[in-house]
Amino acid sequence: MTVRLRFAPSPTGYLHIGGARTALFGWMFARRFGGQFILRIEDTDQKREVPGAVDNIMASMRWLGINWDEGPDVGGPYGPYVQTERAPLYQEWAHWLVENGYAYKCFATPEELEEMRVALQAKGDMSGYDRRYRDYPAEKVAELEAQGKPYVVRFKMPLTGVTVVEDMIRGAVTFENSQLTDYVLLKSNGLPTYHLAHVIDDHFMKISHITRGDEWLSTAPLHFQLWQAFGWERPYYAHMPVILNPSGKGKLSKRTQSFVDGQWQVLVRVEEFEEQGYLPQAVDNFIANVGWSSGDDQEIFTIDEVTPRFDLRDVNPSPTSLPYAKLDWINGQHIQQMDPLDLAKAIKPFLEAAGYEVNIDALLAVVPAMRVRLKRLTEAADFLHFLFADDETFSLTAVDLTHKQLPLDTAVAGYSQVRDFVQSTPVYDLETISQRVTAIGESVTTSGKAGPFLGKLRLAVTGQQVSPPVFESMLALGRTRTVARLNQVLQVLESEQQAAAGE
RNA sequence: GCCCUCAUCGUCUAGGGGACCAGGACGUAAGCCUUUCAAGCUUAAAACCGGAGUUCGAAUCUCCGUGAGGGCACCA
Repeated sequence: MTVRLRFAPSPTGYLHIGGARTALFGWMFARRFGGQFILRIEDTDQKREVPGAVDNIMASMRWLGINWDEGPDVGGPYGPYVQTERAPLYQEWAHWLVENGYAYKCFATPEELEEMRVALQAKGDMSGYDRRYRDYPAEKVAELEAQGKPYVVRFKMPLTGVTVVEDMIRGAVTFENSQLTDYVLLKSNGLPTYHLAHVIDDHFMKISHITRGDEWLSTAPLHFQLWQAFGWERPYYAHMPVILNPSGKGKLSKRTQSFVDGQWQVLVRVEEFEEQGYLPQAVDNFIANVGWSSGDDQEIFTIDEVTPRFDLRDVNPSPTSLPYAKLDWINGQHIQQMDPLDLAKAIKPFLEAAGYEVNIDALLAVVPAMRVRLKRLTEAADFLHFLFADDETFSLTAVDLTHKQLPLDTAVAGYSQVRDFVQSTPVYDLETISQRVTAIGESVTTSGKAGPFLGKLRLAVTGQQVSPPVFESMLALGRTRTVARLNQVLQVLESEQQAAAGE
């Protein structure tokens, strides 16, 4: 069997991280079995449509590396891939259902429906519809139609018995038909509801597998009944478990943008992950590892490496939250594995956004040294602030620049020796810096170890607690600027010395 | 209210009747290493929701509770 799996978002704005996971799992499944992955736009609710949403969703999918074989932009043999462009098809089949006794026209007005809802609710019935037009006499239907009364088409749900929904993740799920209502298939504006549209499209697009959110499981019996009524071969359904808020309260899909939950900044749109400096391969890794695991204990992987092992049947049915606490670590791991040039290219836009003019070559000189400490691309601007900022004054105090193993007097000696060395050395390269500065450091601390001095030197030269390694930083800065910074620091310390002496 | 789903360390997970005094990862703590940050390495604390069954044996199967989540639109 050829796998043809579709992902069908609604153009209501952006790609949600949960939707991205549904898409990614579908994509992995299709690729694993050598099938096709199809993108279809479900825009039958025109009220909720947001301009530009389709492009935005496609951009996020592409960023994540989820490509499609057929879709609204690339076309394909079963198009169009946008539902509103297929309206006549749905109308035709809705009427086929009516003519064959599987559905009926319902003329209830919104006011009538509202009354019904209230009356039924009083009896504890939340279905909202009492089936009053289900067996309406044909003459009367014709009469109302002749008067031009608007109507919807509703499915004639079996009143008794049971519908068994086969789900790839959960297995068989049984529903009592008596619990189900006569859902609307075709709205009075002539457009179909999701229920009708997806069945017709999946059939005519020869879809074999569907990944969709768990919220569809409760209407799945309707969908199964529809397949049966049409007499078409039904695709396999996989209902993805819901993603919860990190606090475990409520589902994440209700959130439309990033928010703070406890100590975590929770990102929800794929574009937010990009803005916050996460790599697409890290985001893929992050979402692929919840609700599914690679089978061994491998935590860091690329999608390509793990796709051959992927199966929708292995997806864990329990709802979960995304482990945001792992995200920075995962991203850092992927950054470490990156080629320096690729990393420099990835960092560049973030530096530019911070207002630094950079060229790739200058970046390449420092990127390898800072790679291991970078968790998010956005941090690069902070790390490299010392290099690119025009403002070279850091507000460091004597306390910042000394250490219990590095008292004031020897600190002054140490910084000035380093300055003199930088100024006068004939060769200014990594090895020379490393040798000389380490030696100075050892001579200047009470323990005879360079460590404490070098830690403070980092601060003196870069103004930062965390930075690329000191020697690399000094090299990247160049002699003139390094000397200038050391002089600055010496000024602070010397005035501290005078103050102490004056007392 | 009704229907449906789910339930292992704080979090993400492995586990499909004996290989489990439950394994991995993040985070946390301690130590090592080091250009005292970061990274890396080592160690530690930390879980089978509760109760009944089935079975020689249950984290694993069944039932009941409890808890959490989803659904009950002319939205998807």
